[in-house]
Amino acid sequence: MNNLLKYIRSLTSFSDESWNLLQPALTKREFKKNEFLLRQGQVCNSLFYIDNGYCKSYYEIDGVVKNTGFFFENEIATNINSFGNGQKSEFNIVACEPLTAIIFDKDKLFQTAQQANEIETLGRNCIRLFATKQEEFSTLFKLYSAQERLEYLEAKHPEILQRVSLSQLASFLGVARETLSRIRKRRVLE
Amino acid sequence: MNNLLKYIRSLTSFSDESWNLLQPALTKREFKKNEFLLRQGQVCNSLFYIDNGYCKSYYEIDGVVKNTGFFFENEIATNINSFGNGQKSEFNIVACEPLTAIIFDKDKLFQTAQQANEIETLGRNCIRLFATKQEEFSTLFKLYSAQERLEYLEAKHPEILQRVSLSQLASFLGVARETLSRIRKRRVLE
DNA sequence: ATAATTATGTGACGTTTATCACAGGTCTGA
DNA sequence: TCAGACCTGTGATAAACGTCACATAATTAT
Repeated sequence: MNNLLKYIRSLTSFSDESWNLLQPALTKREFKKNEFLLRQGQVCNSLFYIDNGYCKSYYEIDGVVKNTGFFFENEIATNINSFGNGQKSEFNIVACEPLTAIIFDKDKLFQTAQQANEIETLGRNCIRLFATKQEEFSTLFKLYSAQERLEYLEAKHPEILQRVSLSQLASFLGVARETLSRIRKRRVLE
Repeated sequence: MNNLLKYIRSLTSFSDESWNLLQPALTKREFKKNEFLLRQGQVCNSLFYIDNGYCKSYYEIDGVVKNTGFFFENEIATNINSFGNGQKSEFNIVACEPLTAIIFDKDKLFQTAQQANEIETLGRNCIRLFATKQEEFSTLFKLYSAQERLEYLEAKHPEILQRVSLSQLASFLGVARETLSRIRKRRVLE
């Protein structure tokens, strides 16, 4: 829980009282590799703070897996649309390694947020970070070619390259794994 | 202001008292076509509620314009990263038509939000909608080809196709305008 | 009204990428 | 330890896309 408290306090001022109030909304949980945090068709009622390990979000369309996001330590994974609107999730979130998460329960979180403005502010800031990340990766596709997208990740998010396999990354970058393999080779030679 | 109040109440319960408290943070402003709401290099201290008209966000890289988003009536345009972190914006927001916006001033908004939890909740919900939209368009690129992205817009966001020219749209869809012209032609013939 | 600007369509051509096929390497669980 | 699963590399080929060039609307400004 200590990592989470640090994370929260990096986002917003947060009294010990707010922290105590928040506790009932929190559950620590371990996930095995390949275990689901969220399945397609389910409603997402949780925010998953990643304490250790990492997970990915992916769509499965006509049997083909398309990765849309990776979430590492000190990030929050969720389906923001499903969480906010109560709609069924169109994608899965699955642990890529043994994973420790602290789960925020939606209903309890909203209850406590009504009592403590600091918690409401925390929620806003978590969503803001999430939006910022989405915007960043959304922009990547509009501005850059596949090779430039790879270079961007190398410069700005090297942790992704270190921990995610080429095949998994290719799907995230929107290219075939063969193409990514060739891009990487080209770049080594240049 | 009436549209804005309706918009707010579609998001969250909002008392007349909160509405009155919010007023000092709001300014109505008209923009001419091609006038900037936000310029690259500026810090974004505003949320722009679009009352009438529409605007777009775009990067200008090596003299080439790359559109990253379109914002229509009853949406909020902003640079969420700049607004949240105080960093300089890397992109512009410009009116594509004569535009009426209601501007939320950041500092005043945060002051009133500390007094009224409903306003804090409103902020969270505005950002949530923003995040949902970003995620939606981010996913488009990972799941679909250029033609499929066009079909998606036709199905889910026809208003964009009706109001945005082909050249402008091509940039947003991440293809050359010639390619989009040919895709459209193919689709008419099929 | 008309000139200038902007938007669209289209052909030609080269580049990039996807797809299929297969080989070899690495990891993992019984 | 050994078989099965997954991962990476690479060649061949076809499809998709970008770029340049130019013609023709359509829109805008004066």
